[in-house]
Amino acid sequence: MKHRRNTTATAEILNLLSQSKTALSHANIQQSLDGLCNRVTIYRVLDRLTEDGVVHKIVNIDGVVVYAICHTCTSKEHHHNHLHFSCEKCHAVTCLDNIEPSFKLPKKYKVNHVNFTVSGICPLCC
Amino acid sequence: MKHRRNTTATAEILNLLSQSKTALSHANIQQSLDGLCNRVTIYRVLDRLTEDGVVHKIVNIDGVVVYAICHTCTSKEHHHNHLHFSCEKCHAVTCLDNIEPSFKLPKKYKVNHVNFTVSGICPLCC
DNA sequence: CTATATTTGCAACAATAGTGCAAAAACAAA
DNA sequence: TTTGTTTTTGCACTATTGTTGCAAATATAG
Ligand SMILES: [Mn+2]
Ligand SMILES: [Mn+2]
Ligand SMILES: [Zn+2]
Ligand SMILES: [Zn+2]
Repeated sequence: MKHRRNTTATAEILNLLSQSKTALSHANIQQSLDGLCNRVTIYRVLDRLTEDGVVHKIVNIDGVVVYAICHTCTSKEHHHNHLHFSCEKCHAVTCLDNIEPSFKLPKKYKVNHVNFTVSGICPLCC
Repeated sequence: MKHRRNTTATAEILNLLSQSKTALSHANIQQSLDGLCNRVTIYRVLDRLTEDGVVHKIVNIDGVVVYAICHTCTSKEHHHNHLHFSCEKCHAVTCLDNIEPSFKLPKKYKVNHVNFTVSGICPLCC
């Protein structure tokens, strides 16, 4: 693995994601950082964090990409089978780390990644 | 519901989607139609078909939007809980209409839509 | 055939993401 | 602390995908 440097951009983005109870989009992060770094840097930092398994990337039900800290992953064992809930009212995207949908595929299929997203109204909005 | 007219663009796009065993992207359709109509028209036809519940829109695991004929839907009862498989080799996106992942959410959540996509290697490529 | 509502094409716009490259910054070794 | 190397950053540009306003064309009901 490539050596990573400790920069303010990375530290701040990681800080934001760590503090947040919900997954964050590039736009969310850019707004919060308020000019701390260039928008391209945010893309690149997020790519690196994803590559290193520090965060995971979620393609939301509406196609918007959001990022969230990996809670249950180790650097060797990645495990992103959990459900994501996207609130249609407050637009929060939440990792439901302990809810893992079950399904059975014919074994001719080899599964590498999953993306499970449901949308609706979250407990805070209902 | 608004009245729909029978145009060549709509007929051809519907034909493509009906014939296809896999879900098609706007780009796929544009290529197949080979100039039959403007690219904006394709977007608009797909929007109308989706609105009318003739096709359903799938946000693939990589964020690319694809469309597929609704097989199990009636105009009043829509039901898109099935799994979608996205092959990393041949890039085919397939509706697995009879595979419906099961999951249990705390009942404080109200679910309106779901999107279940898995990627890997399909039976044809393995 | 005519009147009307829908559909289309075009050109322009908008939003989001990716690239090449030179400058800046981080870090390790001296 | 200084130096040398590699990573990271900002900038300007490009790419991709989808949307909009509007006038012209077309489908359909009567
Ligand atoms: Mn998650
Ligand atoms: Mn489907
Ligand atoms: Zn909410
Ligand atoms: Zn395949």
